[in-house]
Amino acid sequence: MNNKEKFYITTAIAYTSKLPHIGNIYEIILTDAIARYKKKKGYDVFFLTGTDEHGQKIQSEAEASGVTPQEYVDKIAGGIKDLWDLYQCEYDKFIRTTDKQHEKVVSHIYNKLYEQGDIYKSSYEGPYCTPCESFWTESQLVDGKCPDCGREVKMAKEEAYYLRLSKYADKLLEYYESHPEFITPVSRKNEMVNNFLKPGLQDLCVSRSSFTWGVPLEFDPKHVSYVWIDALSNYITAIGYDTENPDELYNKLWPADLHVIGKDIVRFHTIYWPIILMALNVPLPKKVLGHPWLLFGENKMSKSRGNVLYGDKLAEQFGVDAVRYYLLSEMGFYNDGSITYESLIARTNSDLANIIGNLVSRTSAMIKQYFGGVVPAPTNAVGEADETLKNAVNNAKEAFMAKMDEYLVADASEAVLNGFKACNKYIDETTPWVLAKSEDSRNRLATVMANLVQSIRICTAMLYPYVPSTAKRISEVFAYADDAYDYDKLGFDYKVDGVTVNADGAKLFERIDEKKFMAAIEAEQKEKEKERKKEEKAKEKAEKKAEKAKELIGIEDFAKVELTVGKILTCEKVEKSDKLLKLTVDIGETRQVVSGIAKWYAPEDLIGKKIILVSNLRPAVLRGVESNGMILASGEDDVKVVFIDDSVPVGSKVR
RNA sequence: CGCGGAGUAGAGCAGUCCGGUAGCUCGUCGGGCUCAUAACCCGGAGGUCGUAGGUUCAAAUCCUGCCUCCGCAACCA
Repeated sequence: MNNKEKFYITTAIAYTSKLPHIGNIYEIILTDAIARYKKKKGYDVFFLTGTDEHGQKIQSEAEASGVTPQEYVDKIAGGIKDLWDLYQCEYDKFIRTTDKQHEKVVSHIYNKLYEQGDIYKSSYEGPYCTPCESFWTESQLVDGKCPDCGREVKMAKEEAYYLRLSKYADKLLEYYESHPEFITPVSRKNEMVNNFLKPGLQDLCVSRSSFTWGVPLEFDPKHVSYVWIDALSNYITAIGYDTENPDELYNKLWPADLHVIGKDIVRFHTIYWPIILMALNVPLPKKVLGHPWLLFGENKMSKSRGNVLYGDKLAEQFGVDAVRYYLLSEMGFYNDGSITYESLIARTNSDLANIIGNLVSRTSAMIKQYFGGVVPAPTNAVGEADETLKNAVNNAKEAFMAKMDEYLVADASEAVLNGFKACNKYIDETTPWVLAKSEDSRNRLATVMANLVQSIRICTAMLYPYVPSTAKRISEVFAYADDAYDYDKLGFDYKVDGVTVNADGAKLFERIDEKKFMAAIEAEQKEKEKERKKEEKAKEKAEKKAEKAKELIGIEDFAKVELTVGKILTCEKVEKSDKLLKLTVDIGETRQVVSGIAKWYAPEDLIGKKIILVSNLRPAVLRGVESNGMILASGEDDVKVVFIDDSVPVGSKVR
């Protein structure tokens, strides 16, 4: 029976170190909308999502909260699933990388690649914190120290396995050439080629022995899988791939039709993933869609900025459909989009409440008033406006489909809205309330109502991928049949008459009072701010206490520091840096010093001033410029140099 | 010259690949209507397309220089 064309679509799997914010949810909603569109179009869709649950970070988070890694990821994965469900994402499978089946196949994949010689043993070198037993990358370090415990790190080596990427680089480039649709948008492909393929691929580290929360490698059990082979292969393990004798489901679904991912991991999906598949002799996915990010206002969402929006809270404030609709219609395809309360309210009010909600409400009310609630059949009393309406709806349909087929979900929403607007215009042009006054125009009135119910059905079918539960409520209002939203039934000959409308259920969206809402948010934020400050103060106190207890030093320690008064002779910006100034200071001898204060001081503010210099500091090279000393300054976010009175002679020691 | 992205009405965006009347949403101003959720419909105002050059009959679009903003990278001795 099932000869429908398959469509296999995936999201990136979410990392279970903490709960995702609204930006992460966007990806799932986007994927869900595409999946629903394809289903209505008649595809046999399989939608995969899930969680990435291995890794050192999870191991240490779990230890910190005193639970086993498994308990930890169970909890987070449960929370993620709840969120996806809350946002009505209709996935077919939720894979977790801790699933036994997945782990087994990952292990087989490692074996195969190892046996083929695509994985080889070497060593990994990087900054290492001994007490934490953790490697970090340079960029993770905080002030050059361990981000976890704040202690010194040192360069260390550990044995690790690497995946040979270079071997496949040419083949990959060829694939890009012959499949120009593989990476979308294309600008991302250029990035990949210019940044990674052209300069030459570095082999990828695929194992670690410094932590244990991963899939152990059979051929070397000290090692566990490291990130990408484990995470990426979920797309095939979830549907029954194995290195020998894969499942029927896999044979049917693979290669995937679309991987939906964030632009930050395009590299992994368009370079590493294809290479892993090539090495396994498995066909490559058809398309990778790298979507942009959702910003909050101007900024990237991040906890430290305190501007993170969470999905459950937003759903509570606005409703799931309003948030879904907003994200799907507001986010562009190429550039990062931003979410603000103001624009969310504006869009909900104007599109959902005013244009769509009000249309459903006025139409159902008229049918109740003029036809006792039963949808009339169209009659032969037609008018010019009918054609205009039908054309507009058909145009909307075509535009919608064309955009959706290219996954331009936001652009497609504009077409949908145009359909609904045409309905409102039709009411205005046909003036049903005038027709209702005379028995002579009753046939005309029937046609108008029938056309409206029909057009609303067609437009709602297009709206369905965005807001499935609203579409369902509209189908309850007009008592549409189950197949009313199928995309092969979007013509005006479909039967909608004879049923009884539920005009009382027609209030779909409540308008939101922006002023009231913003006032409430502000009050809430003030409250939060207060709490945060309280916490901070408490923390500071505790820290100070701890410091005092621990860090009292003797006079002999202080004596080690040599402080000398100096006069700044010259000062200029260090090229290609934001923060550095290069100064020469006279402390009896002339010293060149580099200082990270360019943000707060212009060179001319400093020349001729007297300052205190730590003069016996070990020299360092910053941004290629040698620095012999450190200028005393106070403050973290607002730095003030400690200037000293001009009467103090150059070269004086400070104690 | 570290890599990349962006600059188009008051705000948010499309158009740029492939030159040919500058478009959409919100807001704003004026009008219409009363079936409907102070909603709906029509019309107007508002743009040197960051900037300076170049190519062309013709440039938001192609080429070159410059300016500004934003990520990443680097970086507070």
